[in-house]
Amino acid sequence: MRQSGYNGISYRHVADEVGISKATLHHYFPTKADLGLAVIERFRSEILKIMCDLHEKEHNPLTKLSKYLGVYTLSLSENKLCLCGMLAAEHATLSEQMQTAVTDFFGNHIDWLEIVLREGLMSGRLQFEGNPRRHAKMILATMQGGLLVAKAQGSTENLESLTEHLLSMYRAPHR
Amino acid sequence: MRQSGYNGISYRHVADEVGISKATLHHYFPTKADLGLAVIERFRSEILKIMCDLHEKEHNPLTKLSKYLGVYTLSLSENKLCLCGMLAAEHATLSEQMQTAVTDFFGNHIDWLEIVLREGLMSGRLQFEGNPRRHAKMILATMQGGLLVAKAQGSTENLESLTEHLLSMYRAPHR
DNA sequence: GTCTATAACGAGATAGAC
DNA sequence: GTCTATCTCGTTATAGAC
Repeated sequence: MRQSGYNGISYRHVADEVGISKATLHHYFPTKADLGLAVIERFRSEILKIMCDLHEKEHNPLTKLSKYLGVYTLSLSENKLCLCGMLAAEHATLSEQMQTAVTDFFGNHIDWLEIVLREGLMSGRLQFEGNPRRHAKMILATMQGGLLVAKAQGSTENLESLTEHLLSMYRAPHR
Repeated sequence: MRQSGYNGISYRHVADEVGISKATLHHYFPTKADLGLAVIERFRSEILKIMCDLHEKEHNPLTKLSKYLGVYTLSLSENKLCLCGMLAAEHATLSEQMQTAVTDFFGNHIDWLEIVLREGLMSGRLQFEGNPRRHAKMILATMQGGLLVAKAQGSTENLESLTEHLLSMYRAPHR
């Protein structure tokens, strides 16, 4: 799904990949929407895990932000996109539950980024003007779009450059 | 295609929508990749027309940028996404020709934005630091991602807010 | 639980009449 | 050029044996 999208994969694809029969796959996920939803939720929890870990293990908001942005480049280097960015493009063809899960996923990112931006502002590690939540939304949008455009351009470098550019906009000058 | 994506539409969908038979559609576009390519090229030329018109009719780079950004919100308000943003998500499933067309489409945007940013810098209407092409890439990424996230969030307002935020970052203070 | 077999349907694509 | 009819294949999904 992170290579071909929801409408680009089938029970046959997945069954062959996993090494089971289509029927067995249906046993666990009766409909394709069930399968799709499960994949989203697993992906979402993986990303949530990363974001929680960053909160626990990193105390420098700039480092947190940098590592968050790094996940996108890592993803592209493995020839995978952000599942939810792709599903947003296929939005009209998704079940209601899948649509809701995608919405929630983006909400999680915006919430997390807003916290990091606020921390950065208070600790003086990050520097920017205006509403932190607005900036959080912009960072998310930029990375989601950047990932897709970089994929189309066949260039990981483009995404690294974008990441660095974004980071430089928020990095506070050394005290 | 701008609602459901390339893998979300079929000859049946299109034929019914247009009011012709599937066979007639195949007469003009033998394979689905032919159809897809034609749709991209038409979309690309429509957008190129808009960008050329802006160069001819608007002399204020800030206005050019603002009107360019406005196209995204207009698109979303009609429940349509950017065809090429969607196709980037389906990249792995596209024919080589379609992939190239998508790449070119993004190239056109980056080229156009770079010119506008350079004009803005020289005329003093726009203000920013660093490489104009880098900023062009970031603006494209932000709007492409912003469009998809706004679609998933079901919020045109989010995109308008993002547009205004972006514009405020580049608008030079009044002289 | 996992499989083979198959149903029911829609997909992309073609043949050939008009 | 446009159509009806058809082909072949892949799809989602189910039935039922083991």
